[in-house]
Formats: sequence, C-alpha cells, structure tokens
Amino acid sequence: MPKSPTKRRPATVAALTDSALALFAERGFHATSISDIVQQAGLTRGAFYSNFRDKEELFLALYDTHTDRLLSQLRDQVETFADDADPVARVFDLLATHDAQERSWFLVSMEFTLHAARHPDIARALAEHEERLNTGLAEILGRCLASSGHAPDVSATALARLVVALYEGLTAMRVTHTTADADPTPLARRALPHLVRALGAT
Amino acid sequence: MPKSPTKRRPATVAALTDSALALFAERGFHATSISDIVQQAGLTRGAFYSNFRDKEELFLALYDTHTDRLLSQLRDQVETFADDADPVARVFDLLATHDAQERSWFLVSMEFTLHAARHPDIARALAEHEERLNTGLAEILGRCLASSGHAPDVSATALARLVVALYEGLTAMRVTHTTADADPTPLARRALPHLVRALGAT
DNA sequence: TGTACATCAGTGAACGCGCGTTCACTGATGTAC
DNA sequence: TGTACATCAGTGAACGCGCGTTCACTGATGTAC
Repeated sequence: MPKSPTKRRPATVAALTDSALALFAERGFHATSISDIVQQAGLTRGAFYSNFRDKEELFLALYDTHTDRLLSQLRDQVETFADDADPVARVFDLLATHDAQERSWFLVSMEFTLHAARHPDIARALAEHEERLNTGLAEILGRCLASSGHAPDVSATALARLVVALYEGLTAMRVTHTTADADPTPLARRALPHLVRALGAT
Repeated sequence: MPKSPTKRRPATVAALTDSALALFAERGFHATSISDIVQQAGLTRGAFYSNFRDKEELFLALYDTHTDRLLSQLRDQVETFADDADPVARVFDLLATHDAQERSWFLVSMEFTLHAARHPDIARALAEHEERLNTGLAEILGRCLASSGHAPDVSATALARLVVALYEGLTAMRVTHTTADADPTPLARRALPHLVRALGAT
C-alpha cells in the first residue's frame, strides 16, 4: 500500500494545466474542449477525469497560480517606489502596462466571470478565489499610501476595487477598439492622482 | 410579382428578436441555441435562417435597438438637469442605477464582446455598432458640460469612454460579488466630480 | 539486490445527446385581369 | 368582386459532427520480504 501516490501524477497535472492555459488563451474557455486539452497534453480523456472534476476546477487552479504571480510581481515593484508621490497611479500603471499574455488572461477570466454569473455554485467558488487577489491588492495599496504620507479617508479595500474596476473596464473597451484613437487610458492615468488627493481631504 | 414582401415577415422577425432577447438575458448568448429561439417564438429552424444569417446578426439587431432606447432615455433625463453642478456624475448615476434588466443586458453584451475578441470579422461588425453608442453619449456629455459652464480640456469622446469604462468595470465586479460590502460605486460617484474639475484646470 | 504482489493512474472504446445547417416541399400572401 | 396564377416565407425531416461522461481494462509505479 503506497503511502504517497505515484510520481506520475504531478507531471500529469502540470501537463494538463499548461495545455489548458495555452488553449484557453488562444481560443477561450468555452471554445476549448476537454478533448482539446488532453490531446495537446499528449494524454487521453480519462487522465483529465482522474485529476479534475470538470473544466471549472482546472480553471480555478490556473486562477490561483496567476494571482500568486501577479501579487508577488506587484510587491517587488512597489518596493522600488515606496516614496513616490502618486503610488496609486503607479500601481495602476503596473496593471495597465500589460503585454499580450495579460490581455489573453483578462479575456479568459472575464469569460469565466460571466459563466459564473449564470451558475451560483461556480460564482461562489470564484468569489472565494477572487478574495485572495482583492485582499492582496488592498494590502499593497495600503502600504503604499501609508509609506508615502497619504492617508485618504477611504478604505484601501474600496480603493483597490475602484482601481481594478477602472482597469478592467478600460481593458474590456480595448478588446474591440483595437485602434489607439481616443483611448481613455491616459485620461484615467492623469485623473487618478487628483482623485486620490481629492478623496484624501478628510 | 409582389413589390413588397409579405406582411408575415416583420411579425416573424419581431417574434424571433423578442424570443432571443429573453433567452439571451436568461441563459446567455452561447448557451442559447437557435432551436431554443425558434421554439420559444413558436416557429421552426427554417424561419430563423430565412431572416438571419446567424445568431451574431440577430444579436447586432438587438444591440441597435438597445442603443437607441438608452440614448433617448439619457437625452430626456439630461434635459431636466442641464444646469446641474456635476453633470458627468449625473450621467454616471443614470448609468449606474440599472435595474435587473440592465444587468442582464450587460452580461449578454459583455459575452458578445469577448466572442468578438476571438473573431476579427465579428469584432469589426460590433465596433461599427458600438460607434453609434459612443458618439451619442459623447454628444450628450458635451452638451451637458457646455450648458453647465464646465469646459474641461479633454475631448467629450474620451470622457465618455472613461465614464463607460468605469461603469462597465464596476458592473463586472458586481457580477460575482453580490454582497454590497466594499462596493466601490459610491466611491466612484464621489470621485467623478473632483475628477472632471481637476481635468478642467486648463 | 531480486522477486512476487498490490495498487491505482491513465487508457480508449462506447454511449447518448444536442447542435448548426441544408433543402425539397407546401401553403399562405399578394398580383393580374 | 371573383378567379387563376406566381411568389416566397416558413416547414420539418435529414445529415454529419463533436461534445461530456462512463467504465472495464492494463500496465507502470511502488511495497514487502
């Protein structure tokens, strides 16, 4: 009776998640079938069902991985400008300067969010995983504000959500409008410092 | 040889669009099949293909209808506060006080936007239809600002997109977080007037 | 170290299902006289 | 107004396809002695 399962398992899981991430990014969550995932991973359907209950469970595993990576990146970069005048704008910059990979991830996670909106069980599961991102971001923003002398009379949590909402709305807008004309991102970038300063007037 | 097609057609089209709107709102765009639509409309599949090329074409028809209704509602209400101090915040309020019906529509149009992101042809078509909404909204905001004495040094177009982006980001956030705690909407509402004033400092 | 055995991760054929799309047809709508 | 005719909107059976999920199996991984 083996105490620990075989060594193959972790490798299989990794092959499945890697494959799924690439395919979700390329085609989207719904457009990617379980057959697609296992085929690209060089496995068969049974291997999937032996490791995940369904596609949703696999996505949430990817979500956690992404959250961890994003937060640690932000933490690293935030240290380098702890004394900056407009820390909120800088965090926004970090979010906004997203490469193609981040755009892909946004599309997938937004798709999954809409999927969750129709299925209460999935929505509950997603909210739990999102909570980790929100609290992590709020903590980073809070430290930023404190160390740079700002003390707005708003909770760091609400501010974090405002920044994320603005970021996500702008990203969604760029999804179809690929031309750069009248992109409101610079406007948002200019406006945010004023915004925090205004809210800071206790 | 009949010069105008039969009288049945408009009734059939109306039955199909009504049915589709209800089903899209209830289940989403992808989760609704053409069979579902014609069944709810009391028709058969052929009737659909006789009037629309595919589901996408039907959605864009619904999109135009919705845009027209929203813009005329905004125009009506905007007249009642032409001399308001913070017209941008008022427009934002009008967008933000959305009923369940608006939430449903947001879900569907966002789903379609993501769908478009994967299909360039569809993205091009959607962008054309979105253009009508953007210009209409920019025109309303521009008149608002002018008549209330504000003259920010930003284009009404960019400002309109900023307001829409913020609105959409906040709505997306509420999709999963059904609890009202730490909802950043009031914060956004408070912040917008400061924002416009700050941007107005030519 | 070598052998006999137990476990269980991964295989792959099979299933039932609903989908989008086509197309020969029919009968209601509209025209001509 | 009434009849004979033409059009074409809508019918519904048929098609091929890929999907999610199940499950008896096999053979690689790990254990016991």
